[in-house]
Amino acid sequence: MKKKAGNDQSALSQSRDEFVTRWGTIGTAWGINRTMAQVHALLITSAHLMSTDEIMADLKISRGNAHKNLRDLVSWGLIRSVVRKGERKEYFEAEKDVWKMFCIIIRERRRRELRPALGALEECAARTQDLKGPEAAAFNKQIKALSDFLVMADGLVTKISRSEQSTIIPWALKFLK
Amino acid sequence: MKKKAGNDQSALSQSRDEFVTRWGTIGTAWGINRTMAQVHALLITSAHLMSTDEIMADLKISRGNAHKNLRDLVSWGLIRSVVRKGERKEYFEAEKDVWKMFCIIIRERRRRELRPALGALEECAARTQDLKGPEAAAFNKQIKALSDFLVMADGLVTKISRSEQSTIIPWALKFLK
DNA sequence: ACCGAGTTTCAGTAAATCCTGAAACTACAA
DNA sequence: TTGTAGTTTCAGGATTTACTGAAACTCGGT
Repeated sequence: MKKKAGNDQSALSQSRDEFVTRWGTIGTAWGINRTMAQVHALLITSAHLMSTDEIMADLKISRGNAHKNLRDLVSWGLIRSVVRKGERKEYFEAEKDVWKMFCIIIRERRRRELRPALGALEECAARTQDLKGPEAAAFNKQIKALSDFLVMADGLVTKISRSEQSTIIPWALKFLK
Repeated sequence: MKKKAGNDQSALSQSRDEFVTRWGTIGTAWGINRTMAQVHALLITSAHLMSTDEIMADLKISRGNAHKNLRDLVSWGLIRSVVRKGERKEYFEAEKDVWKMFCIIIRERRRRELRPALGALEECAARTQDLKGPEAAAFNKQIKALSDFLVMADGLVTKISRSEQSTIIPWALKFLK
């Protein structure tokens, strides 16, 4: 191996490590657990399929931890497990297309965060609909305002997450002038 | 007090309690701590200014806890503290306009979550810009794709959070057909 | 200068969350 | 049926985050 290439190789893996680490920290700020963010970072920047053991070794984490976070990522749809013909071991690969990642994430957050909130609000609005008095009216109005807004947001998220990148991105760029 | 009004009054405060409680739970799912979400829920549905002691009593929480979460909400800009003339006690009121709340939240999340992520990505992209070899190129390309996407999202969030409700909402409704 | 209503801080504790490591399990191959 | 490579589960431990309660502090009024 040439010296230059060797240096670049190590510079690369160093940068990648750095990226994985920082992504873990950022994930934490986003309310995602550190390991899950790191595993994801590792996989979206991996040139090849990775096994559980490889991930454990790279991140220096236990099997249980690796296993759980891989399963969670699969359940989000952000990574897939692949079995190579004639092998028993499972390998993983990430969805690398940024637009698709984005759609998966907003769709999933809608399901896990938006819908329950909407449910609570609508139920609450319904229950206070017919109460008399100015305070009740004000309360009901406030809840309705929240609920209407979330209904709209929910619609937007749904529609956007089903759209093609090619219809949204150019529009967004134009919107930004 | 009339019987009917009394029933409605208690039905209202029951509904409000229910709302506050559920909002706390939902907040948790959104990565916001339970108390902060509850205090916020309490204030956006309050007909009058509320003091720290009143909030402590309503939520059955300690002074320290109430204090901290009120301060945090103030620093987000979601509530304001008010001092009535001739009184020393502090009272609080929430921003109740849903669009304004939304703008505050996305602006603040941009600052706390999007910017740091962007910083990390851009730094990483710069550091791997000039590395040779196909793996380095692929890595750099992936980081750039992420970074470009977040730059765009950042722009959108910024622009939207500075817009008038009257320009965005009608557009959104039209977009939804 | 002191009182007292009110705010702020913080050490200690409680609770939620995350991680480990090892044992149990699965399924295929010899 | 036994061995082996692999996956899954989970009790217990570690770490992080949230909360309490009380002491320290602030500041206007007397």
